[in-house]
Amino acid sequence: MDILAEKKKAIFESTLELIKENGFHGTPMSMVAKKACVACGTIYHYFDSKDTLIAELYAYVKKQMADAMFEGDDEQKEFKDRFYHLILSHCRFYIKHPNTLYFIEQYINSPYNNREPVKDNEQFQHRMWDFLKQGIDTGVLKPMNIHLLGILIHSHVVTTAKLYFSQRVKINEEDFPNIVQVIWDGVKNHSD
Amino acid sequence: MDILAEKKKAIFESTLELIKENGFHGTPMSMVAKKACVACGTIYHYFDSKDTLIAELYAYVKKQMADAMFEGDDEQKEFKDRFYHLILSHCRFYIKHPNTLYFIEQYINSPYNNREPVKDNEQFQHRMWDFLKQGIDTGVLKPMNIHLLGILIHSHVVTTAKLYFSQRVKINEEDFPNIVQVIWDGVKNHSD
Amino acid sequence: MDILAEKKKAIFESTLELIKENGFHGTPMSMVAKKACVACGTIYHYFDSKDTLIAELYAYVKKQMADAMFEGDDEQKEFKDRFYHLILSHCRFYIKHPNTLYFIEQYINSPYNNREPVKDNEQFQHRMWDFLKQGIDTGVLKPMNIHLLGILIHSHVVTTAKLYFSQRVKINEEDFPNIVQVIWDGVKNHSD
Amino acid sequence: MDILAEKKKAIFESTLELIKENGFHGTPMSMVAKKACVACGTIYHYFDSKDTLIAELYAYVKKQMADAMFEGDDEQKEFKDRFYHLILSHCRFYIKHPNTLYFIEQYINSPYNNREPVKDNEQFQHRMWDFLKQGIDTGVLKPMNIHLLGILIHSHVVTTAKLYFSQRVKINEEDFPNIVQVIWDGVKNHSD
DNA sequence: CATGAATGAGTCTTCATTCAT
DNA sequence: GATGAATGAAGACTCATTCAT
Repeated sequence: MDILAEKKKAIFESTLELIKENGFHGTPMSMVAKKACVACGTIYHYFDSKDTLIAELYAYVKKQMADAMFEGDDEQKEFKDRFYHLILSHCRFYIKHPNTLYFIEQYINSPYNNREPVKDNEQFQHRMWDFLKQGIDTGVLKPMNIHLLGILIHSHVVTTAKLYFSQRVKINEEDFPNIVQVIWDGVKNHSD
Repeated sequence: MDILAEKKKAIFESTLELIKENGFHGTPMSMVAKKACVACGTIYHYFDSKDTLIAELYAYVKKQMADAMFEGDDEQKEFKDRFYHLILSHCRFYIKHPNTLYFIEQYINSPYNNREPVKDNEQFQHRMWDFLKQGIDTGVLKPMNIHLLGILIHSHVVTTAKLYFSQRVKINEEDFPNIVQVIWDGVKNHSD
Repeated sequence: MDILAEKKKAIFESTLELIKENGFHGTPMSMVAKKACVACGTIYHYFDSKDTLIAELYAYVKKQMADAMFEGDDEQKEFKDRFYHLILSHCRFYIKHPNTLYFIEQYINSPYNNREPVKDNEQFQHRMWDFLKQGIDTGVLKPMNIHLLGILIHSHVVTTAKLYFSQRVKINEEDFPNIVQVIWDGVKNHSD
Repeated sequence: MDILAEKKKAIFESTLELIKENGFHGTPMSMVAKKACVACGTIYHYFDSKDTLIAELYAYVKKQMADAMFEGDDEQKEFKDRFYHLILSHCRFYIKHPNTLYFIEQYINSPYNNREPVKDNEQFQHRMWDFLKQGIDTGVLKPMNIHLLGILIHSHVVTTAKLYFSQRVKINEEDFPNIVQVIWDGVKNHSD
């Protein structure tokens, strides 16, 4: 799980970058091999097929994302602060890893998505759901289906990150809190 | 602009459905031809290439969407009512046209997007921007960049529509107003 | 044989020019049609197929060439003078009609050549052969097979004309007599 | 440079034969692959495209020709003898390799010629030019542009070889010296 | 384990030809 | 006669995958 892992990682990273650049079918295995400095056949020692490679890559980046997101989360803090922290961490992760951002977006919207349901690393999701549930239970968040809530929030984050890289609307990191406020105002419970 | 248009439309609709099903590269021209009941070569009378076909298809559905969204908009009504109407119309359009929904999402997140910049039908966007600007100017909406605002709202709509078709979170049309409320609460001006 | 002929001629000339430019298979019928300002199907009123068109075109230019070559030939003159005149006329014809030159060369060296043996306008050849035979009989030319002689001479002419248009060896019309002298010295009877 | 070269050679030879038979566009890559006993895609490991294959094939046969032509050339011998030897060697080469003869003729007269100017093996030409220059300098040949001279001579050779294979004029190897005499008499200096 | 040459099914695209108007 | 939209077989080329070394 060392030298092997290194080679696997090289394949992952190469794939990630190439797919961002050229899309799934603009990225032949031979190109991945070249960029990762391995032989074509070597890839097939680690992955059964291109589909598998991509599915595993999805799980790989998903885990990285989860790790980054909850880093620095302090359960002692107030809910709103934790919310802002989590959202901003998430945004910043995407901004630091645009390859991941674009790969995930392509993946989710492609037929790959429902093909080989590599068990999604649910841990990330569960932790998020727990957090949201707590917000609802304590009356801070609107009482809603937490899955729905989670997805709406995530979509907000992704949109923000994509905007950051877009040409048309120029935003920078200082604008993030304002943008987070939109989703916070959206989900928080106004009944008080 | 009749029989011709019909053939072109048949090609469009076939492509739309097939791409939703199989993605861009899971949809060979021969398959489009078959479904549209034309010969392979016929497609090339109407479109220079597969890329062109897809780019024009994007413009085609974009226009349909714009038309549907603003139908029934009544400028006399209160801003909030108009807002709800527009968002709900938009959601319902996607729900009536899932092929369009998935095609657009795939298109936007694919390298096609920045390839042949078929002049986006900006009219749709401009009308939306005018509407949002009015909301800001009258103090109903948060003072923000209208482009940013527009995209956040649209992303919310798309997420909602996708959720409608997803297996994991089961929502139906009755839930829509609650979901719209999230975005409304998010963008409205709370300073009052 | 008038309006029709005009259309036929337009097709001929268009084909000639396009083939010079792009070669046989770089010249689709649709392109010929466009250049000749007729519909695609119209060509098929005049010619059974592309092969036929090309074969007939070959006969067409061959005849033009024969006409040009013997124009101004004076049977009263000395043999050598007539020889020079014929050869130079031939060279000049090719120089005035480069499309014809390149078309013929392509045709002769292509599989079209032995496909549909449109009866070559032998008249041209016969007249040449008679001329050469007379030269041999009177002892002015080397005693050789006249077909062989004719082809060697023609090849000399074609090479000269092609050289005229080539970039590498720059010759002009003043050089022609010297070049003709080479072939004349080659075929004339030295026994005297 | 062994097994690889063999496969490349097989592709070359197959292409050569098929093109002679069917011409450039009568020879699909699939046919070449079949005859060379390789897969379609294999050809693309060795050549970027059909154009490249043909251009490289041209260089390949050109080199073979040059090698054959100067074999047995003896600089000690008299100029005229060397001239006859070279010309006859050249003729015999074409007669031994009709595929090459017809391929070259087709190539030169096709639009391929000026497409990818694979550096012509100039060595062959230079050696010929040196030889001709020597003939002019020593007063044996007519004082002419050596490029022009070279091309006229080559054209004579090609015409002879083509005649050998033609149906209409039946010549055989015994006739060659007489035919060579025509070009020799044409280019030699008569001033003496 | 690693290599990368070889495979060949499958893709986009072209174009000679037809035929309803 | 003239048109040009429609046809579909065929071609160049790609690329996921295999396997002998």
